[in-house]
Amino acid sequence: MKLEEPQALNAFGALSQETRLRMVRILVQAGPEGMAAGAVGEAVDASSSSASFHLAHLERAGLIQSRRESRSIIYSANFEGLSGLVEFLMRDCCSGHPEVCMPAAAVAAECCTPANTKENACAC
Amino acid sequence: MKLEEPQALNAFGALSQETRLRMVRILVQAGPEGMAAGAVGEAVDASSSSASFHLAHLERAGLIQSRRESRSIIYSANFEGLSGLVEFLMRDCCSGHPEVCMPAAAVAAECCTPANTKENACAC
DNA sequence: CCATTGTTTCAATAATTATTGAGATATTGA
DNA sequence: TCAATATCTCAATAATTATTGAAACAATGG
Repeated sequence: MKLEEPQALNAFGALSQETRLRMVRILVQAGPEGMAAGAVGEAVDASSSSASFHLAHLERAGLIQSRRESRSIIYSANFEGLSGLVEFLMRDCCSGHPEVCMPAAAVAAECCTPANTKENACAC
Repeated sequence: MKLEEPQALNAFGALSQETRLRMVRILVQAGPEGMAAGAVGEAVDASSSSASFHLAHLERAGLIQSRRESRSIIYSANFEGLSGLVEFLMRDCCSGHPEVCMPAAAVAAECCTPANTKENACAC
């Protein structure tokens, strides 16, 4: 997903807060299944109101998404949004400078270890 | 450069403000030579005081660096810091999920076009 | 040493963002 | 329909961050 500048600003703002950064990590680990709002809030030790506020913030920023499932609202990482942010940082912000891109390429290569390929369809 | 979480939070916060994001872009384009504080401020249409505030913020976040050169203070992009942030996003925040890493790998590949290799020693 | 230039620092104010607790809404099972 | 559960919304407050203009600091050339 191609990120425009205002959306990128939102995304950076969303990740600049400890509670929200932890929420993203937890949801990334949870994978596409996601987790109920309450469970995320509990995991980061936030009140229901505070959790709701931060989750809404992350959703507005396009980093997570939600769906209702019976009584619960399930949040999950938006991998398109997250990779869009990485792309923005590399391409738009850093003008594709090799100093930035090459270390990123190295990380991408590590991505394809058995541990990752096992659970995700990695086409590396 | 390996980024720790507090430093990453700072960096995200630094990039979540329009003036500062524009400053980073301008300094990335300027390359290692960098630009005087005044020139950066002018380019983003900020008062000297405001420019100084934002440049200091970016420097604290490890995204730019400064050196004095006669009367001027020259700021330049800190490519290690910037790539550290990309790595943090891919590895620490996104747990190296292929959905995030693979698009990044694609961008990294584009990085090595003649336009970039001409000016930078790109070992792709 | 003085005036000039480029930049930072400081304190006051304004603006934005986060936290809190109370109450509203939606869904389900009895 | 009612009570229970899960979550959200709202308004008040607190905390953080940004803007402004004046003054301080550093380096240079005359």
